[in-house]
Amino acid sequence: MPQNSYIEHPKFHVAVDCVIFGYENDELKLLLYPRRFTPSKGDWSLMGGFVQETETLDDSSRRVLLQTVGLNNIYLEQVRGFSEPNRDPGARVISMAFYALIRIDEHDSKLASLHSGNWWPITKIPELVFDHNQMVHEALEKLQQKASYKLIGKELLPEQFTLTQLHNLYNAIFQKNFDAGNFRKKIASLNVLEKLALKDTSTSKRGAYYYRFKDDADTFEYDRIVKL
Amino acid sequence: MPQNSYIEHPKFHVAVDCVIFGYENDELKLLLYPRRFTPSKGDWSLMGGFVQETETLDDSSRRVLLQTVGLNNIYLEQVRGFSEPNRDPGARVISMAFYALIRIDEHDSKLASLHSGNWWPITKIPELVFDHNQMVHEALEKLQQKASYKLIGKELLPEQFTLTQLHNLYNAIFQKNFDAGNFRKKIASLNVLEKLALKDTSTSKRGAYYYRFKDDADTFEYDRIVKL
DNA sequence: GCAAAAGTGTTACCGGTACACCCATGT
DNA sequence: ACATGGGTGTACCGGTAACACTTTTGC
Repeated sequence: MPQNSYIEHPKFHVAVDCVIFGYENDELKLLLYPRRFTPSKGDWSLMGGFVQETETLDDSSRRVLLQTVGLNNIYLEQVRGFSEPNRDPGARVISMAFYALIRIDEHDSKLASLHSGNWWPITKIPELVFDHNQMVHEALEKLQQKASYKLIGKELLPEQFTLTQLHNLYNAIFQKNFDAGNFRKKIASLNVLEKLALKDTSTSKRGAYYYRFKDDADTFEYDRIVKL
Repeated sequence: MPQNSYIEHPKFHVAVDCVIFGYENDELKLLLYPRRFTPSKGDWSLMGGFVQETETLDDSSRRVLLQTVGLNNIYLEQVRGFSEPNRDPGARVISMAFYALIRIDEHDSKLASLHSGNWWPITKIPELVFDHNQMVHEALEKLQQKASYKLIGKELLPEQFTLTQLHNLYNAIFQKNFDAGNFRKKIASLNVLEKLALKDTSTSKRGAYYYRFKDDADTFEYDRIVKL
């Protein structure tokens, strides 16, 4: 807030950078793009964009996501503001890092490949432009934090999914191997999933029941799902 | 991150606003100031300032704190970026909210009162300017989050303190009443405090042992101190 | 029948909670 | 002696970690 009148203070380019998480083949993945402009043109980077006059930071992030993966109503969370004066050698840009959770199968892959977007397993993220590796690191920490006291998956898994899929998702997020039996008991105790009559027979002969998140799942308060 | 060259994108005033926490008389308090400029001149607000060309957001926050409470090396944490286009009716300002933890007895109270600063109990925060009440709300949530899995107090309590003081601090932060016996056992199990030979006899006849944080206290990984 | 994934049960242990109780000392 | 805050002990309960076990079905 102002120390004195507004006029005499410097102004900055403000940007958003999006750490876009998806889940596919039992792996947590990130959508990355080759940077389209100098400096560092061609190097891998997060998708981002400059904030416009009429936008909030969230708006800006949503616009960027709509333009790059063709989705609306995306789950978004601020990670942190990055503001080293020389973080972007091209110009002084203050950037807010966000993370987004999307369903890979729902995104517009044509749009993504149009910008040469590529999904990278979280375990094999390449060297990124500027401070983007740091952004990814902190985004993952935030995601783990979130997933440890709130059941996530609604935004990453398909509408219907098996408990094994959910279990694998948690394993992927934490790079651990939670005990399958204990995990499913914990989930059951939360009372936020609805068991469906359908079975998924694609991965096992016996078949696994599909579940879905109850409609009021986001209103639930949990204690702790897994230890960090 | 650029979508295309930097030049054609708008620039913004960027500010920081500081939620300054202190602890005094068994109460968690906030340092607030009457706003010095229109709009809303005279109304209570957080202390803040505009980011300068050579500063990071953290730098800026530290400068503001040095100027207002005369302290260096303050514990700081980003809360969130606030960016509603009309949040400040005077001009478009994107602001990063921070929270800071300081020892009330160490701050430069003359400097603070020079700007008419006043310490307000967290339970009695007045109506604040713009979105500052929201900032305070989210800062307190972050502080609670932090305090629930990390032992805080080092930045808020004097160098030496009794377990009762620490207990009261936690009660103040969470507005709860943790069981005294269980609380002190939990603290002991963390193994981050050092018991001193000295006793504080100011509040009880028997006297209470002073403790201090071990030098390597910040390197410890904890599980959970208290439930949220 | 066997392999493989899904799902259930059993048990031992650890940690939190509630609460009773003892301690030290100034008045 | 007693009130007051400081500090310890204990008994119960519930969660959870580890792991054995059963079920179902395709091959």
